[in-house]
Amino acid sequence: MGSVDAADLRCHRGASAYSLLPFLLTAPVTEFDPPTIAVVVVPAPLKALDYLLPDGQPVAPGCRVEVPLGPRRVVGVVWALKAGDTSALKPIGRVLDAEALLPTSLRALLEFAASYYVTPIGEVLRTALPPQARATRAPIRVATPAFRRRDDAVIDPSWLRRAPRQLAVWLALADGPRALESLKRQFGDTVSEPLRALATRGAIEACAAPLDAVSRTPIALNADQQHAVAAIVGALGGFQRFLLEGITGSGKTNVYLAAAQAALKRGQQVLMLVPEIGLTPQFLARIEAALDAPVLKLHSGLNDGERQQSWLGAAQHAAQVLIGTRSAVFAPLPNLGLILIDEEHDGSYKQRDGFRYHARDLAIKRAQLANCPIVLGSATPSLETLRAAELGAYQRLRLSLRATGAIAPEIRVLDCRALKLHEGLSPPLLTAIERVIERREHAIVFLNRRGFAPVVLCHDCGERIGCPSCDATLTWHQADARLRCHHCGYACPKIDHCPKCASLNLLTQGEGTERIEQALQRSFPGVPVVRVDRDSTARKDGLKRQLDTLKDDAPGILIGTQMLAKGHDLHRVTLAVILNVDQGLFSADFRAPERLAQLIVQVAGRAGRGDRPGHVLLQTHHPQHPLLRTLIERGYRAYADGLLSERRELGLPPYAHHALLRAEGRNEAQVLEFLNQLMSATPIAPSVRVLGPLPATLKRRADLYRWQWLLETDTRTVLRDALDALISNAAATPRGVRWFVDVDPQDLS
DNA sequence: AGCACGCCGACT
DNA sequence: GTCGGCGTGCTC
Repeated sequence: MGSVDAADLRCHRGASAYSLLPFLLTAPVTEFDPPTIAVVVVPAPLKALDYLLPDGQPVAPGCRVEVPLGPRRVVGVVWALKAGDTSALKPIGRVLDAEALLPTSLRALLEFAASYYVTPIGEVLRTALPPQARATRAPIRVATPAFRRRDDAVIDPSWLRRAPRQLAVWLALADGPRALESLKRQFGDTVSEPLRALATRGAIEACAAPLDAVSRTPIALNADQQHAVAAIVGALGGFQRFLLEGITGSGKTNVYLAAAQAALKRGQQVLMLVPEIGLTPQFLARIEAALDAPVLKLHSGLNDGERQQSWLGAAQHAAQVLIGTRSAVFAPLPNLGLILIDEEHDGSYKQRDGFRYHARDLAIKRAQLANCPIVLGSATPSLETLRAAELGAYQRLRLSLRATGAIAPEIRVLDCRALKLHEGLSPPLLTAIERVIERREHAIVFLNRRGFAPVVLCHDCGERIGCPSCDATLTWHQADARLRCHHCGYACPKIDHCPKCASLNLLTQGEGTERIEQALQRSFPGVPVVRVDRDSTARKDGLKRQLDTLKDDAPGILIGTQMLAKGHDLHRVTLAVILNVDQGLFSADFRAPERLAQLIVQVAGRAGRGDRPGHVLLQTHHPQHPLLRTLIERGYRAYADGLLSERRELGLPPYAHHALLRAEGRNEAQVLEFLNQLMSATPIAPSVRVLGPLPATLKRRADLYRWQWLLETDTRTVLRDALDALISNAAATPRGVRWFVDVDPQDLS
């Protein structure tokens, strides 16, 4: 390989020299020379770097090493070994791992991600490695998977008699080794203290997790579920994609569990991805109870130590389950045998800043690289997935509701045209809630707008009070008497006169969750009203405490944003109301109708579980809207088919592929000049449709002007080529301008 | 990402 | 006269 061009190395913030000579995806031709060079990836926005391999010291690819990088020493991962000119190379330093920490299939995935999302491989590695694995100092402490009695243990009964917890643990180990996770489930997290004491006295020792800890308790399955499980289990050991369709209550989780058991019994690892908000304690408890196997967790709520423990636990070859959110797709699972993705349509799988990857899409690639099946579960599959299924990429598995005996809730539109609205609530809506209260049941009201009112308006001059840093109005929050911008951090105390005409005649306009909460409290005095949104649940455990105020045998009302649609078991809810349906029907975002239907179906799943039938009411000014009619009369599948043919006609995803070239900066002219100059200076194939410059939905946000070009193609390779060309052309970014590429953007905002 | 090198304001 | 602001450049 020749010398590296300096321009090749230069990296501007968001994107650029994304590397990379693919090492793993396209295996290099046979090398006859012994390797002298280690190709190392460091967790910084850089391409792979070459280091001198000290002879006589073999290093396996996938191991971490300490390497000099400029003036400092950092931890990197050996990606590959090769032969070549070693002059001007610095030598690698300490080797930190005896065995590969990142399995080959994971390194191949990271390489794929770097190329697909035109991101430097080092930045991809940075998101994949937990902070402690990147530290030079802290030695990696291997998680202790299990404990057993020592054969040579000498027990003094009088000692154990005075230590009841140690005695209990000692007795629990009578039948052989027990996984730490299993002991924690039995004795609580503090079991580590008696364990440490027993180990110090030489009574017990750490050992590998026993495979026979896997539960043999069969999971009860109905006919649909059995069929689905049989198909998935039959595919273990090879790459195959499944789409598991079934609404809430149809028993998707049991299918996941039974399939996971089968993979565990083969001695393999299972990766389960869940949306950010879906990883509730109830859900975890259910999984752990059903699978008596180590269940590792990886999500944003963990501290560094816990994260490290799960991550390292996953790196071990023991059969186990890892449940995590988006970034868990990068967990090291050397023995991966099955991937499960719950609620695959959920938007939280797409990272929205920095390295903008889609965990679902990468999980599919990972399954292919690990040669294992992947199951995408959803009641409302994304149009991308439905289109791929149409093309035969997926084996479809359907769960019908009937089989579980639950009753499908009825969805109805509530025509609020010409009706007098009380704080956005129509009289028939209040009547419906009143009936629920009379029956001592619960109602749930959705509105995806927090605060009291989204607009404060001057009644005399028409001025709307705006954010000083954004093109947006300030939202009035009554709870803490402040005006807040929902797009930046700005907040200010109550304003009593118009900033433009000094009039004292200010009005709040529109409704947020706080206002609805207040209106419901007034309409139904004595009935508990619980608000669930980002503001009300800011403090820890706030949500749980609030939900506890609703009693099973007493009426109650919940009001909240999308947060309320997922996770928590609201078994007493028999009426669900969606207030801002029209917003989803008439949004400028072409994905809004898809998301609206997903919300409606999800909410329907929350209403009337078990023996009580549920109702869903959609308050709208457009009761005859064809989209609503299709969804209600013919269901999500017909609705999705309609949206798909619309997208096909308009040439929108999934029938085309999108990428955005975005730039932002304080000086709008400079931002535009940069974007337009880059676009005109870059030769782009005529098969790439380019559209721009387009202002972002909020043109100015947090004092930054944001503009973008949209690139649209029919084939991914063409899109990739165009993005590569743009990146290699953008060497000189003017100061004050930041730019980046968003591949498969979820919104054009 | 870090971290050094490099030219312009208020202070031991 | 120095300490230090963060703008620009570089990392095998």
